[in-house]
Amino acid sequence: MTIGDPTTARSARAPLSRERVLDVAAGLADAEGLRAVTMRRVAGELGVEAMSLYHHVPGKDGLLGGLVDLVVAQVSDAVAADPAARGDAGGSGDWRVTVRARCLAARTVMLRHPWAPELIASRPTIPPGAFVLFEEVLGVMVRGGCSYWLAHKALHALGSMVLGFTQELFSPAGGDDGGGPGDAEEDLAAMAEALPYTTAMVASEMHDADDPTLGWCDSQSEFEFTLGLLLDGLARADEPGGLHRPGTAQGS
Amino acid sequence: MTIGDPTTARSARAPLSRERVLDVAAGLADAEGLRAVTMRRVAGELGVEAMSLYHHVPGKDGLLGGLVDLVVAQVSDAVAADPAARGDAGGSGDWRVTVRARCLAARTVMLRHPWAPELIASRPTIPPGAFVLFEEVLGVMVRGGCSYWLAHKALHALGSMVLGFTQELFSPAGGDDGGGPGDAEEDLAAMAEALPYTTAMVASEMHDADDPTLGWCDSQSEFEFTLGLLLDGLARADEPGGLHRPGTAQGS
DNA sequence: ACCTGAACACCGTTCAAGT
DNA sequence: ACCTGAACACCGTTCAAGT
Repeated sequence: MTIGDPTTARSARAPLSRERVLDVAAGLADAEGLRAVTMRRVAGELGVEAMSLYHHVPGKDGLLGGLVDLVVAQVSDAVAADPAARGDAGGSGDWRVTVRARCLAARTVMLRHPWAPELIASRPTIPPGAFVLFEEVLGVMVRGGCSYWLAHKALHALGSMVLGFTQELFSPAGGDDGGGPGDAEEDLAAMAEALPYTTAMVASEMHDADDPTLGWCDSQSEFEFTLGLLLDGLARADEPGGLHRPGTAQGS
Repeated sequence: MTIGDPTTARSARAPLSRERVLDVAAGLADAEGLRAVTMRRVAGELGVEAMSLYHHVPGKDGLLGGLVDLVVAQVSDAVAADPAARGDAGGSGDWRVTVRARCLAARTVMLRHPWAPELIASRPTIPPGAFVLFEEVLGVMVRGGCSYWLAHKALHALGSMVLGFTQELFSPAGGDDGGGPGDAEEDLAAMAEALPYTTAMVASEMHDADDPTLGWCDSQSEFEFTLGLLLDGLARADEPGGLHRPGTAQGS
């Protein structure tokens, strides 16, 4: 109970504002997951009654919307803080290095707030701030020589990657140690029989782990690999020989 | 209130089972979204009291887990019903056509249940049935000549695509007709100024819509395009000249 | 065995009331 | 203006009780 004790709540005595409400809500989600973000709980963290929140946030749904805006703003900040993502690393640069840096910046924010993709998926509309990010990517690509046709495709593909790549496929065990149905060795043998290819793959990947690429790094290298694959594929698709769209050259 | 009236509920008089509970819950989610899936609400649809559900499902969390299993099972069914996805379209086939068919099959299920990606993202663990699907993809790829290294990458990339591609980026308006702040033409002008590239892209894409590719089809063509990009990129990465992994050839 | 009613602890939200 | 207490309608879940 490191976050909910009265001392912490009392130390957070300040004028109370929309920003403070959202910050506390985000911290709560970071620490205990989205389900812990409750009007009464957030208020408790602020040393205040639940109904006080309604003066700074338009209800629970508005609070969740504010959390999404906060995440989008953090992506904007991360992009602004990275020269490569801003695109001023050199005038003659490939659009791919800029877009790549932007995707990596967005991903760091998603890793900081693992609840963000789930929350964004649960919302009915795309947050306004996201359109600004899309606009910037479009600008980088079009000025870099891409067609609108390709840039549109890129937004879909990259957006789905940034939002979908948080989940770990094969996390080490399922927290099943201690209460399992018996021998771990036995379970492994059963899995080897039921899922032979999966077992072989896990063994193969573990064997190759000479350098210390654990947890975050593993998923990170998958992400960067796929990102590179997509960017190169996109660049190739927009070339004369590529699978260009049926229409004319540029747009409008 | 087409789904909740007593007649419908009464017509659903049958022995009540785990399967019936999950089917009704899925139908409720299809019709009114995940938030409508409530123990009391599901019970009401079945013409029964909320507490009766506990005899067939281990609580709300178990019900949600059952919904995930149901979606996974539907993907398995869709795969089994498609000869191309089963891989028996011909012995000499490219692994890409099989994997592609499997991804398309999975996507049709996601389109049928738009709440599925959000639900899956909200769960702490990967459903057991999903590992069987992964295993099958692994088998197709490895028998097709891919390394485990590449197949692992493919699972990440394709999984994130299937789960992340449901959201529409630029849905026609935001349901803002009628109560907006004024002229639609004025709004468009404001957007053209704030988001020039986005405006140009939308105009360009609308201009090219000669053939009747609306709604579902648009998003579908983006999905298929990205899918093709990924599959071709993956195939290229595993070739001798590609960006192969640092280790040795195969695995283990 | 399967289903139920009452009850408990929680949730978002309204509203009249305080300061 | 900002915050509060009581209240309302909902939620998941427990438990003793019905059949």
